[in-house]
Amino acid sequence: MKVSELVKEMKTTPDTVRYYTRVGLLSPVKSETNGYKHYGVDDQHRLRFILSARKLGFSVNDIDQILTEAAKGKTACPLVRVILEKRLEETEEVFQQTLALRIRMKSAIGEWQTKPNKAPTGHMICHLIEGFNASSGKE
Amino acid sequence: MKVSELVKEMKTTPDTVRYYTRVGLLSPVKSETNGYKHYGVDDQHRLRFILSARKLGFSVNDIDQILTEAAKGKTACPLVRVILEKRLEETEEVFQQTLALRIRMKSAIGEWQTKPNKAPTGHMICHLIEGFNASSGKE
DNA sequence: GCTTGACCTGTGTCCAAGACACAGGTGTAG
DNA sequence: CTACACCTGTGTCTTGGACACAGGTCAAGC
Repeated sequence: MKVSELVKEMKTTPDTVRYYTRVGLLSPVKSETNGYKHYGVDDQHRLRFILSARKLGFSVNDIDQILTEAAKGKTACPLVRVILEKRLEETEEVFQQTLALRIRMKSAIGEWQTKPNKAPTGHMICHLIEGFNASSGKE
Repeated sequence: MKVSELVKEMKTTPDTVRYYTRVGLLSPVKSETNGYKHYGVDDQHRLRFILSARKLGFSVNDIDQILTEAAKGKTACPLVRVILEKRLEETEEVFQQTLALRIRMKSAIGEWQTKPNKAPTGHMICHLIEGFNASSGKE
């Protein structure tokens, strides 16, 4: 299979496949005549797995470890459980950060509606940003 | 001021300051004797502004534009309002994505608690990941 | 057979926002 | 004077692809 054929039914892009190939998760053979990379059924299978794992929040590096473990014939399951737990923690952190940022942004936009535009002064670049108090709107 | 002195009261790191310097937001002068970068009061002021803007979700590039506008003596306020509106949209998107991911992860962890570890087979690398149905737990 | 044009390919580079490694400089306590 | 802790600039690395580019492929038309 050529990269575009491999990509066809899976919901992903050629660039993504090429990236996975570059980091060694997929191992196509190079055509003698073309120079084109030829993917086999195992690659298709691995790709499907990679995409599933990515959707669950595993990093590409995580997936590499998991595949390596599985290639030895061992269960990757314990590793998978541990990693996902860790990734969940990180996602929780990102979630909280994003939540807080979103609140700050909305709060700023609201607060700015009653404020005029001003030219910068010697010690004030933008009074909107510098005058915004992140904790406003709290009480 | 040396970089560590500049950093001291602001809540940031030398690496961050060096980065802002590298991209041209700060303009220290190079000491003849040391080679050390010497930051002035204006740099301190700009840094404070940059950090405030970063905390509100502006990208470093955004801030560059805003500073450029302000350097002409014009109001950067309209620009600031427009940019923040756009960044809020993006943050909203990230927020939704992260929220959904978090749910998927938690759902997977829950679902996996009753499942055993299994060795990989010819067409199953990890039955936990491959067997996880993202829409499970919905009905 | 030949050519045109649409699409496809691999390779190389680029992105954000710093973090990290490293070799060397500085400053001070003894 | 030396030992040692800390500080500095420069250069490279990170994630997960996206994008640019020059060239190759393939079917339609003449």
